[in-house]
Amino acid sequence: MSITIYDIAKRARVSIATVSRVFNEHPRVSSETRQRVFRVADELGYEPHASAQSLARKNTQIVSAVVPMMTSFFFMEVLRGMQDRLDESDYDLLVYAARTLDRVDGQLARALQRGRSDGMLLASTPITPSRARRLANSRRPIVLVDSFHEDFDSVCIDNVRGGAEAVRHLLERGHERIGLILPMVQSVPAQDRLRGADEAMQEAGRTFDPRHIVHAEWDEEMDGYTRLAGYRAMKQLLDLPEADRPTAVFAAADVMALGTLRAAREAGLSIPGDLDLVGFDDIAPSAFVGLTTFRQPMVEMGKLATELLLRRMRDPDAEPSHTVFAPRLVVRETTGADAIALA
Amino acid sequence: MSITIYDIAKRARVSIATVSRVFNEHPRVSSETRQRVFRVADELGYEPHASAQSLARKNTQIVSAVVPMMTSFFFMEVLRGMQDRLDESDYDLLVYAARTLDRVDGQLARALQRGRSDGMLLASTPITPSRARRLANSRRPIVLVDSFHEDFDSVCIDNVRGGAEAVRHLLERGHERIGLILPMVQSVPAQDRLRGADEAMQEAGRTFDPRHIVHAEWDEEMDGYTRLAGYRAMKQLLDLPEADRPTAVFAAADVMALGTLRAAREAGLSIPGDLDLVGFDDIAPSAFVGLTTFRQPMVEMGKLATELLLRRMRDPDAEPSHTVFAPRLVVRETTGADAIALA
DNA sequence: GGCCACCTTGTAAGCGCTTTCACAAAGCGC
DNA sequence: GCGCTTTGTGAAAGCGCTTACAAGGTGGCC
Repeated sequence: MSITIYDIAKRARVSIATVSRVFNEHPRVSSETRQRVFRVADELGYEPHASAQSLARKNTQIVSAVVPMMTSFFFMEVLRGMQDRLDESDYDLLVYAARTLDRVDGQLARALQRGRSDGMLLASTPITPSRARRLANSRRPIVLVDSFHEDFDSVCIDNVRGGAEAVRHLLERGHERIGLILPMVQSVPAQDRLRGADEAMQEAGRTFDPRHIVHAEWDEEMDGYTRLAGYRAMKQLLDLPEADRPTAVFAAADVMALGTLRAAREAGLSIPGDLDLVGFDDIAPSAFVGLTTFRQPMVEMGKLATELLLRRMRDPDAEPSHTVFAPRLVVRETTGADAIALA
Repeated sequence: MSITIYDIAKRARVSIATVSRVFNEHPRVSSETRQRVFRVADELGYEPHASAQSLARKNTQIVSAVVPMMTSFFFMEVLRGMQDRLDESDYDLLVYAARTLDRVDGQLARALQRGRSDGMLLASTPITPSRARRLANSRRPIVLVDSFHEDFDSVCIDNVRGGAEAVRHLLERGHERIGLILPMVQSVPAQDRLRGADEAMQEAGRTFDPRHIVHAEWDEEMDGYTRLAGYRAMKQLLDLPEADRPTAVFAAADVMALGTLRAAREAGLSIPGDLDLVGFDDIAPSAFVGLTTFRQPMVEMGKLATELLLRRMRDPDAEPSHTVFAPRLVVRETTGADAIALA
């Protein structure tokens, strides 16, 4: 069949141990033998067998990433960051992209299977106590991205602050009636953004009109981070009597904001003007449509998470670290910025 | 350490062979033993060790996907299709996303390492003779997506036809001076789209003004499928004397078209009207900005490719199959369609 | 009762590699 | 020349599982 360490041992007149040492850059091999082994290996086209190495070494050189695929723009960027960092290491990436919410736990289980990977990156997944237990029991290095649990390393963004700043930005632009468009109530980041928004309103001595806060409907599969949900939510706001309608909307995610934008345009509103709109995330299309938003440094987050994971794999007993990035306001056309050249 | 087959064998008072049989659903195990083994395994929280299984079975239950990450919207959709199909199988997905062109071969090598995966999906990568040789030598099941080679299964789109139809669409709208914006000349799909475009022009008894054909510059890292490249190309067209300028542009990829759109808007052109624009791919943001384009069924392609791969892994000696999808014209605002409600 | 078939289980030999241990040879200081 | 460490190598025991092959037990049938 295919060439093994035995074949090259025989041909190079050494033991398999020596061949192994050569390939593992063991220092105590004379340079003549090293050369000979390499030469023979080249001739025969030898390549180590990954599973065999994994079994013997008790590690796989694989990292797995579990990501709910629903938020795919976000995911894409985070993944890019992970790849960037991994490219500089000797690890490969096993991707478990859950298409729907109810599949996340299944994917988690697969990703955690013994002998599959050496560590796990887990994105945008709320850590319930039962999940936390399972993760901890797996005794595997784990880093969370876009979610938090005190027992695990995590990399997130300050959603409360982002929500607050979004509202402040709209208040500064003179709006009194501000609408809030949110994914399903269960979403933790969205809860935080809502909390921040509330705080900012209170600071300004105001409160939200309850009719102005619209959540996407609950659905077992999706988390409400969709264009359609944003569209529907805006429709709902548009159904209010004109005098009661918000003059500005903070959509707690860009995907939703894109739908919101569409609904508003269809209704003949001009943006900005009739309606100001702020999103959150700064996914790729947001720049195209000129959406004001809060940037999450997604690539950065993926990169850092991976860095932390690699670190934790080296030192499993370190204290969990928690990094919180600050969202950065990017003002674009939907809150009155001039169109900006494509740099 | 962690529970092995030996532990549960001892506790269930059977041999390890029997335990293995139980977990592999071997028919000849009495149901009492089966139950007992399962019970013990549950109690102890046993889980088979993936690397050990791989080594013993000589297969990994892993499929790898090599994708140049440059075209990330495209990739994202294709990946989604792959995941969809894989979700219904027992395979996991190892993703090798090459950030730059010059890394593709490195990723390829990693993906092909012995004992890493059982088969490979290779996307958007031109198969040079030397690559073809390496792929063939690896004797591994391989399916190509968005590229072609007679020796391997492949799933593509009819780029020639797409290019032709794009130009026909613009000709039908009465345009005489049509511009062509393309990624770097080396891109095979783009060459085909160009060829199709040429044919359509000739059919209509016309030819392209050479000044109207703009390629992105060659770059070792990127393939020119970028917004910036589309932006620059449009700028270049805008530099022509007004009477010579194209009144319509076919950008051979949506990412580029998005940049083109931006450049045109900045120049104060109204679209449609002053300029009609057609893209290619139908990536997610295209719908948001109302770009007329040709849809590649990306999810479908990923799904089918995976299906073919699974099939080939079962039957390695089947004749290579080649599927060509037809691109579908999606008329949107940039060639005069009314804004369409978000369905 | 003897023979055969079938069912269930165990024994043991891998899968291809890493790594410990042991040992011979070589180098060092005195 | 002696004991010492250092260097280079091989033998062999795993890593955790799968899977021939063999064997014991059961029942059916003549």
